[in-house]
Amino acid sequence: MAGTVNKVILIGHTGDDVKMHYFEGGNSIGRFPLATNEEYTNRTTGERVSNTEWHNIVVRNKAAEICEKYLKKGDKVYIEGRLKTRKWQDDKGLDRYSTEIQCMDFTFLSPKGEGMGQGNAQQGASAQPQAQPYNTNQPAQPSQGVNESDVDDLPF
Amino acid sequence: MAGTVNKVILIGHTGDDVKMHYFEGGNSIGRFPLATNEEYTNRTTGERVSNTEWHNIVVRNKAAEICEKYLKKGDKVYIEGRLKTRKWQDDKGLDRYSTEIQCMDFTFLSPKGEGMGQGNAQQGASAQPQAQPYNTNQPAQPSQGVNESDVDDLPF
Amino acid sequence: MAGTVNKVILIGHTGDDVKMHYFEGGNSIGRFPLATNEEYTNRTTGERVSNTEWHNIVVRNKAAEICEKYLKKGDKVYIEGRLKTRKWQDDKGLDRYSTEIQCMDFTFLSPKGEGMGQGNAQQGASAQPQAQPYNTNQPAQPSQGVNESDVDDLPF
Amino acid sequence: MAGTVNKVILIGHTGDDVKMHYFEGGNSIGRFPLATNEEYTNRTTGERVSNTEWHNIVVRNKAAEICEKYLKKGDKVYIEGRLKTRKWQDDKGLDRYSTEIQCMDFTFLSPKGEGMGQGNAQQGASAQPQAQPYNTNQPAQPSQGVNESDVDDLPF
DNA sequence: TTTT
DNA sequence: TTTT
Repeated sequence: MAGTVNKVILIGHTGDDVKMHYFEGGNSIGRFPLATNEEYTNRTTGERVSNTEWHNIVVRNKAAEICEKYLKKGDKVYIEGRLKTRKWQDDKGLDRYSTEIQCMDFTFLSPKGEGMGQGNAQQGASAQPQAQPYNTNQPAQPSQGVNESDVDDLPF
Repeated sequence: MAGTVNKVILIGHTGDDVKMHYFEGGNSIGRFPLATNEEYTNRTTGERVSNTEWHNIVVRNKAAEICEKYLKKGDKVYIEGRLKTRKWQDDKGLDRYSTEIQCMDFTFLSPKGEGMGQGNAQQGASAQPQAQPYNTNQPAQPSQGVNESDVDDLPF
Repeated sequence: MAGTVNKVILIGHTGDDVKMHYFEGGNSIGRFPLATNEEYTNRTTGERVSNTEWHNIVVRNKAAEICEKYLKKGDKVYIEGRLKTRKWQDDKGLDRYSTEIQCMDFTFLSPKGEGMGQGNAQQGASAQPQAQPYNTNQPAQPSQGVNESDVDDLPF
Repeated sequence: MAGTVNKVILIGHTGDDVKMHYFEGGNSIGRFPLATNEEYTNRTTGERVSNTEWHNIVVRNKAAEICEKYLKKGDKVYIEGRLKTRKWQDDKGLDRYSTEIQCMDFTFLSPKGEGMGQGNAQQGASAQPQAQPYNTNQPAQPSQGVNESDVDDLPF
């Protein structure tokens, strides 16, 4: 019954556009890589160290569509989600693991018209895409038929 | 560069005791698995789904020693840290990836004397181990010579 | 507008039982104080300092009822919510402000049967109250008629 | 001894420049208001509701100086900190309370040269102020003599 | 008003 | 491999 918490909070830059996958039944997911950077001084050697960490972000359904529409490679975004490690088999039949962040909430942080791709006609002032918060726990349309197993059985 | 955030917040149960690794120069790390649980009702099938997610927690130096001493298999603990995916080679020379949570902060949540292992003599009243918060960003002993590369070049 | 984040994460002990308030239309809120503790050594004087911080937690509707039923004075609980400062007038007509945490998520952390009050008959095994996570963003019953203004116009 | 967590995570826009206060002994704090916005649809009335929440941010010492230097009114910033409610007496001798966020970490989110004030010569490429993360738990200069009571006895 |  |  839980009593546990699994929460990830990231602010980073997208490394690519959102790749969509559509399932039968109307569900969809979007995937994109997110980079966070870390800088510190190695206390032993005194040298400045710079690391980039890449995160696999997974978004679903309506949230995925919003991300695909407004989030472009290089954009800064706030992501809140859950850690999930998927097990899959490589072409040699060996077990492989991939850790993803299942996005539950996001907020675009890139200013409109800068770093948001060029010529995106949908970015009307009324839509304010650069500042769109999204919470995937919002009451969804029950008719949409969200099926968790769609995501868990991904062949990629 | 930065301007980014990489934060993980977990509350879960340890799946094993802390395994310590000591490096030349006095540094050390501790590792342990942490389980978080998720329960929800599949909206399509209506069935109750229960998932366990396992997280690889890595703690360093003094924090690692405190965890090894007081954290026992099955204990509940709050972990705050950063996501880091390590690349390593398996015995066939293939690239493999493992995502870890580098623990920056923790707080024991298991009540004293229950679920904290049996007969742990070190749990004196003055230590109050079950409620010990820890922040790895606290000013550490500069003489300790923390070496980041110790952790990054792990052969396991 | 948004593009903003307002998030509070607390683990603490309740200082009192949950006080419920019921509104016309079926909505309700529950309130309780939550204590977090801080200990540190004053770097100037070298003395050990211990502070208790009290937080005003506000929960709504079904979540409030669950808290009232299972959360007892002294229990440990994880709270996730939003900061909200309410303005009100004291008996002299002066503006006063009160900052609250509007709870969006919670998880009970006190073990069953310990620190959960005595003789609470409702704590059946099937309910597993001590480990009940709750997310107020879950699709609520639309018939419930949640009215935000109920909470904003509180006379207390 | 704690076993508690008191954490606030905010992304918002500053409502004013940073106001500095210097103490004897070399300590200092900076204060500034931060706005977060919330939009939702009232489920009862169906109307769109927009709320702005103001937070009192308090930063210390070196972090305060960095904020004063690079954070301008209107800038977007990520703040991580702790909730603290201060008690003070108004001019009639009545107890008043003010809740503040004691900033432990921050990251500037406004792009360089936009929304960061005009003519800030210090914003050299090497400083990269728009993306400067800061953690107040970093080992501070012990000679700095941080005195917690400075902040707790504020006359404002 | 909590907890250790 | 945890917990409820």
